[in-house]
Amino acid sequence: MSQTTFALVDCNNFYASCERLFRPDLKDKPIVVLSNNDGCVISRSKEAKALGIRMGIPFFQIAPLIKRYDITLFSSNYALYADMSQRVMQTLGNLSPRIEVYSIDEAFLDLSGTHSLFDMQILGETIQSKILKDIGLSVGVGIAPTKTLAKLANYGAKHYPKTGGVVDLSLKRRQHNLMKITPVSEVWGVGRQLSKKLAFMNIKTAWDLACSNPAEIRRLFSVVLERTVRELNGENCLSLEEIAPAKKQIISSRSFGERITNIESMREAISSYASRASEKLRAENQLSKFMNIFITTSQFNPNTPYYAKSQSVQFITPTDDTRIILTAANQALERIWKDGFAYAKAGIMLADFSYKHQQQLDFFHNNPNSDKLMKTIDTINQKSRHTLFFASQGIEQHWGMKRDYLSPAYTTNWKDLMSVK
DNA sequence: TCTGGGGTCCTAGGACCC
DNA sequence: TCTGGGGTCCTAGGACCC
Repeated sequence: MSQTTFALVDCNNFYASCERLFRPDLKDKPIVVLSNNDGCVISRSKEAKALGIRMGIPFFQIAPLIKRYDITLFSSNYALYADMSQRVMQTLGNLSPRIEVYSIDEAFLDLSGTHSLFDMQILGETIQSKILKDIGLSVGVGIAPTKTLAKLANYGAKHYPKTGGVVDLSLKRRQHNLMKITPVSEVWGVGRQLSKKLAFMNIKTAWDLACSNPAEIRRLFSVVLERTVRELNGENCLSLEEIAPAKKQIISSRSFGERITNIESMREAISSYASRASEKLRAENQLSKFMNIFITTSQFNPNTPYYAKSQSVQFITPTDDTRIILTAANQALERIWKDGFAYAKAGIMLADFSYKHQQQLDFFHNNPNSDKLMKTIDTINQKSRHTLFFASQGIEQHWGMKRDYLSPAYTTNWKDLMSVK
């Protein structure tokens, strides 16, 4: 039986790198990409990291640094990142037939079987240079017999510049060496809480964790961490998932650009989120039976009164019809709305899905046959976003997202196409 | 003044059933 | 006076990921 080999390829500073791709003047300059509403930092160029700007830090806390170090800001531009991501994944797909797109900026490749033909290190470098040449983004590549070890290899590739961004952990000896110098908190699946608990047990490095007793770990923690221990020892517990499993829930929620104090604006917001969630649901070819909406004031400001409430709705017949979901959402809103608060965020969750073509109809159900209308709306909006929308979503949307530093949609909008002088 | 959004999985505990 | 045990389902909460 041949040994499995996974590669984890992930883009360096993905959002910041995407922005810089279209702004060559920003080469070697600090760049920061902000979350929705320009709330906090979610991506930093190497230079911004060097200035000590932490991931997730609220924007206002670093505002003084912006001028001092001439940092360029960007509001997040997901249309751009999603498009760049697709290009990266397509290139990777051409290099390896078996690929799992794990997130917007990383993918696992199954290289099993190829390692008798190629030197893994060279294969990794080939992947790296191909992405750089074709798309202009730099990636790190980690290669190893299990996904968890491939993640670890990738961490090594990023953390140690001498590796050139490619680390091959096919050999046990190399796995052990890297694990011995890697803090356990860097292991995939070990977060802050687990690190703290593990530290009490004197498990401080990835190596310590790999050497612990899996049964004991299961008893004290969970089956998830047990798998991690096994994976660190080269035992495959996680397989490549080429086809994304069906979603179990869909959430559409957002903080507001400015606080909402009247129910009319909240109706617009809830309607917009409900509409967006329904769209996502239809794209999944699923029907939903359960809906939950929530509204909340800021959880950070202790000086303003706090109020948070949610309301669930069960649909008698599973649905994907925006009109039905929208109506239910607004009725639910009436029940939880309270005047006199400054709301900061709201959202909707759809769950309890069934496949559309396996629909169980109610005996008394008169099929509204809304398919055609919804399909038409979706088709038009896919070509040009937000062309058709429901009146209850509002037109002005004063509460909408704050995006003061938005870059053009270079690759997805004709009018934002770059021109060469 | 200003703190993202969208997911998954696991576990413990309660309700309920036989 | 004596008050089982095992199974399932659901939910809330916690932990993790990017």
